[in-house]
Amino acid sequence: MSLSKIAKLLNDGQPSQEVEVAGWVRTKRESKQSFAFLELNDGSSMTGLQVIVDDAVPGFADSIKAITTGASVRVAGKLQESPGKGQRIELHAARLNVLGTADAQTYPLQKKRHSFEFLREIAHLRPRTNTFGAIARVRNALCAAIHNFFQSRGFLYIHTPVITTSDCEGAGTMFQVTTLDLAKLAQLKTEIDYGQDFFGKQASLTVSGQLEAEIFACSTGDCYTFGPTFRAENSNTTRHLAEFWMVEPEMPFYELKDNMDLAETFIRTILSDVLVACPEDMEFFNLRIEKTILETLRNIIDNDFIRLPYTEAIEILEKSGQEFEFPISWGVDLQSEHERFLTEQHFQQPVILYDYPRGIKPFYMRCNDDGKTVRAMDVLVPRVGEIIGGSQREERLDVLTERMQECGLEAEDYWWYLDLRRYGSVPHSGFGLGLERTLLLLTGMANIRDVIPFPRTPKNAEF
RNA sequence: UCCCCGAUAGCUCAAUCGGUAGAGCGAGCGGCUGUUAACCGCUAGGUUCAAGGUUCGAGUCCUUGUCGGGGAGCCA
Repeated sequence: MSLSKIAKLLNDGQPSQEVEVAGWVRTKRESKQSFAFLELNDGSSMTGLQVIVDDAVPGFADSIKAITTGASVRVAGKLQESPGKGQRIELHAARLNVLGTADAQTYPLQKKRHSFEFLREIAHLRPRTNTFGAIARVRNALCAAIHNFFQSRGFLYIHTPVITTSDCEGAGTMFQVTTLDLAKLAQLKTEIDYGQDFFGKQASLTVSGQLEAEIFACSTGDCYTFGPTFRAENSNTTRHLAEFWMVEPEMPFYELKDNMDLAETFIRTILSDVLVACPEDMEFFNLRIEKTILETLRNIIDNDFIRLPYTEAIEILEKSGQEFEFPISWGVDLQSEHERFLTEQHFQQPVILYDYPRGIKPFYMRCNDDGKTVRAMDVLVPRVGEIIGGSQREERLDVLTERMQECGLEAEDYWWYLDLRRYGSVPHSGFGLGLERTLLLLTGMANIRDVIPFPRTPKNAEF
């Protein structure tokens, strides 16, 4: 007999049905009248299956004694309607095998509340909790929704390299990749010769797949990358990771407005898909993590985003009468207090800011005719802040090289990127969505370290 | 990296002016029970983050370090 998933049995299991399940015991409620209740969870759903074991089961006494919170068991038996409250059906065991015990004296996950900080220290066990099981399922559903969104629109999934030798957009400090003997080099105290390194030049982990995605946008058409991204910034916040996952679509013939339209449809679609795919987990987040999360998501899904040029945002902030720690004026980048004011107080919904001053944005963004702004756009959402950053790309060779000089970049380092403008250049656009930030938005979780299975942050790469 | 706060039982926290280290949860044992955050009783459980200093005496005060949390910057 093959194993059934508990999620499926809870959903459509019928009384008298013979089934076999396996999983981990969450709680045992023992009766001295020769039977016990087990709550069994196999990770397929939030709710576990109630298992009734009585002394007709071979080895009953020994098994029940061996079972504690965290033990793994395999149970065969018959489903029955449950006379108790709280569940439709339950499993009456005929056979029970204890696969692995969990010493209650040392097993850290006992049946009590644990802080997220504590659970972070036992990242190898935390997926066995309600919250982290739900996060794993929601994260999976979100990834599926993302692929589905692009696949259903004919976008190609492009695998851009994780190791790169181009300093991309200068978007933050990069992790160096090397096979050079660092201990030896430290002793020699000479200039490092990267010609001797594995790739014959300095290499790093990617900070963005955008430049490579542009290659495919300008050949095979609409495409997206979706993979891990690395930033060696010493960021210690609830919204930054050294290793995070980013979705980066890139579309030829899209101008800024098309880009914003896609970004907005994209966010609303994937949020909506996850609500449909994970109703039980989302209910849990709404109940236990953030009381307004479902309402907030509904509001985002059902209403158009606000679209606001940077210049108008500055005017709103200047007229707001708010006391800001960082004074606002045209030309400075918005601080998070400003973003929060716009999304959480003034508009109380997602805001797409666009047409930013060229001085605060990278070289590849298309210059507007006013000579002052570029066709950049950021999607800001309540509670999380910036969730998407994107732009129309500069497709004019002369303007692009000029901008690179302005930003202090060497044209020869980007020869292949410039070739895209030299041969058959087209207007094109794209954006990057932070997967973990989207999960913060979706789940109401407060710390980004809790929505990725194994967080990488300064001083932390255990597991 | 900067600012603020913290580190005491397995977990979450208390400990008054510097004077014998406490509770809840969890765990163990017993009882009770178609239970479900089970319930009732009892018991065990401590190098107070580390190193140094002040003091008759330090969980408590001082210095340095490590780690954690919140905020800021960098950004997705």
